Amino acid sequence: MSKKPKFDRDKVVANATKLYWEKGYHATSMRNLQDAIDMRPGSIYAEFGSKDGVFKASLEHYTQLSIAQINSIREASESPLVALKTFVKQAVIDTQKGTPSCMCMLAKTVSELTEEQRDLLDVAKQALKSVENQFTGLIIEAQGIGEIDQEKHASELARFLQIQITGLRMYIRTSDERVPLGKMIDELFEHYPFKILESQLCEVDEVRQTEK
Amino acid sequence: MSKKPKFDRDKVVANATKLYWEKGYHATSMRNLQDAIDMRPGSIYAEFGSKDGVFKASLEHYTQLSIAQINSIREASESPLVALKTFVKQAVIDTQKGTPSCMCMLAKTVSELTEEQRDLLDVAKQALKSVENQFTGLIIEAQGIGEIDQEKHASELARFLQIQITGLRMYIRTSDERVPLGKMIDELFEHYPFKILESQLCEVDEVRQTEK
DNA sequence: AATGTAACTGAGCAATCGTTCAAATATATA
DNA sequence: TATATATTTGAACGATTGCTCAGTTACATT
Repeated sequence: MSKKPKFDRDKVVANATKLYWEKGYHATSMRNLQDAIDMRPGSIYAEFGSKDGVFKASLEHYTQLSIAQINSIREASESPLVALKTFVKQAVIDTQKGTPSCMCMLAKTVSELTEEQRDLLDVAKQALKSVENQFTGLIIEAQGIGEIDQEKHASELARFLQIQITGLRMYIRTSDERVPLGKMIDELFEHYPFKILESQLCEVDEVRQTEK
Repeated sequence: MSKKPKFDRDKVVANATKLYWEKGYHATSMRNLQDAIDMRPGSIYAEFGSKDGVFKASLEHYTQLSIAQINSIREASESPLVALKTFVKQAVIDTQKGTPSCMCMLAKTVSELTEEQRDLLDVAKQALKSVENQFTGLIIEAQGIGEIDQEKHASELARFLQIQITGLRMYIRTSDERVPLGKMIDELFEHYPFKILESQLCEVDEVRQTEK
């Protein structure tokens, strides 16, 4: 039943995401979008319905990419805690080269939009919560193998991470000077609240041994 | 030489700030602005020159207000460290009721604008740096009276504070649940990097005594 | 009261906004 | 090759954008 070669939807959404990520929702016009994704208005509206529709598709694309990245890093890492740290470093440091904005697109969107765009705002909020839940998963996994103190609440640690990542990325954007990001992230994981005291480490090891 | 009653510039800029703070730069139209500040286009352009001019005046107004607030809190506080903590709590917790956006207007601006608005972007960046320098001043003062470890770099602690405030305010905006902000801010100041070990506290006291 | 001028007004400009849709095009099927 | 239909095109719509400026108003000075 398919009749035409059609456009490559993935590539189109990727390009739209790039533009929206860089310029934000309001500063991106449909004309900008037409150029960026090489489609004419009629085709865009047939596929996405509206400017908001394209933006929503971009938010979903970005979210899917982020979660896939976390999973990919987890698989390539020796442990869940190492994976977390790798992801943070990637999100904060590597993102400065090659990405349209050093901000997280979801955070940038939540910062920009108001109640006038309730739907899009909720999509972005929910997406950030999904990413946070991925963190929680990794933290629980880390607690399971004694890499993180069992006493701490995994969801609180995940929230802590979100706050640190967002704060750092925003700070980078405000600052022209060079900031010792690697060191700061190392300290995040070496000190409160991820730090495990030596005594606690022993207890955890004992527990793991008795469990087996 | 003055001929007309003229408008109350302070009140006008305050109202403009309120609107820009809520909706952001791009989503605020000159028509919105005209209504908010009760001025007609001709008068606005005579006074501010352009939409950017009004926005710049708003950024400067907001900055001046922020720094005045820090100084005011310092004068009302028993110590510089208490002042810092009070300001953080005010910026993070109290701002949720009564302000146009729970984001910092300067951070929100830096997040939204791109190179296309270089001038405004630089104004916002510089303003954030000014606030950070106020933090640094308070921290140095706190170090002078032994409230904060002298070994730590004041500018690094100030940067740390900026990152925490920004991260927290952004997180609040993304989250619909209630977050234990008071507890989290308390922990900020009780643990790394503001914590002073008991032993260090004694040393500092000794130094202060020998200095006198 | 008459005059000069600083301050304000708002209709309206060109440009751009998000969006529509009749016409053109390209492919699958007959 | 002819027909049917899925897909794309881009001119153009009404609304809105940032902004201008000739005309009006309100006050200080004479």
